[in-house]
Amino acid sequence: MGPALSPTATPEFQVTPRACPPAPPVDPTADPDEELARLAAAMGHPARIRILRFLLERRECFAGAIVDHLPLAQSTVSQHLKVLREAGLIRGEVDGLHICYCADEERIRRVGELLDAMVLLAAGNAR
Amino acid sequence: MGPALSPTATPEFQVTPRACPPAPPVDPTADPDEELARLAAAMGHPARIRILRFLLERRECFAGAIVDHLPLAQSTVSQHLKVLREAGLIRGEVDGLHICYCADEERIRRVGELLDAMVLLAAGNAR
DNA sequence: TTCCCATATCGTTCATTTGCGATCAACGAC
DNA sequence: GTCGTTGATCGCAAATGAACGATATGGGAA
Repeated sequence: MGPALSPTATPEFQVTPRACPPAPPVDPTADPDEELARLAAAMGHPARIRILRFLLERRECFAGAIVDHLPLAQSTVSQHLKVLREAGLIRGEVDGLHICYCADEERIRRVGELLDAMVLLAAGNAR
Repeated sequence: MGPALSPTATPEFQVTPRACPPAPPVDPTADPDEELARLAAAMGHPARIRILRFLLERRECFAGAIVDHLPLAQSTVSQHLKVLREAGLIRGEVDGLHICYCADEERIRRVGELLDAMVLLAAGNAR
């Protein structure tokens, strides 16, 4: 459970001070079953899906807007953001006073790819 | 948490005594966020992904083969099967002495559809 | 400096999940 | 009938997750 998010210390995501897209680290889980399960688990809560959708609609936004958008306490939302962040599904970046989050579309699409790979590979024999 | 699976009582899935494909009930969750979260949660465990992959590879097989294929106790596998069953991702059917399970490819593909809908709908504005 | 604002994190509580062994119910064989 | 086999369910313990309020941190404003 590393040191985690802190604007000036060793943030998990603030790899570059640019806009939101600082290339995801491409988690080296190696096992596609593990990777898919991890991603699915991160998406396995309605609040987190709502956060993802919200972030996909607005291309980006700061955390406060997400909190306002959900019927949950700020600390709870923050934890959901952490789960999504650790799965690489969203990225955040310190933008002055607040933190700008955005969805990592590539990572989200990766879920679909892993799914397709599983289904198609298997259905190859009988479909 | 209803009465659940029992070959002669009120099984959850044995809707027809036919082969594996007895049309899924299409859960009426209505809210796509809830539905996606439910499906994702059901897939959010490596053992369950492995079960899905296993069932997709062999088009069908009875539960014992799944147990043999995983490093888990029979009761544990049975529970994972229950989770997958309740999410509609697999279906089982009593076949003489054992139960024949098979993956519901349509339902699995539904996950990808829900994902795509979320991403594409949102990316519509800026991609 | 002091104060406020925006977020993360801590600590706690409660619910859920995971895993297991043991048991139960149904079936086929005998 | 009794067995053996198959697979679900129960009961439990441990681990994890969800939600919250309270607190900490760090930057901007006054």
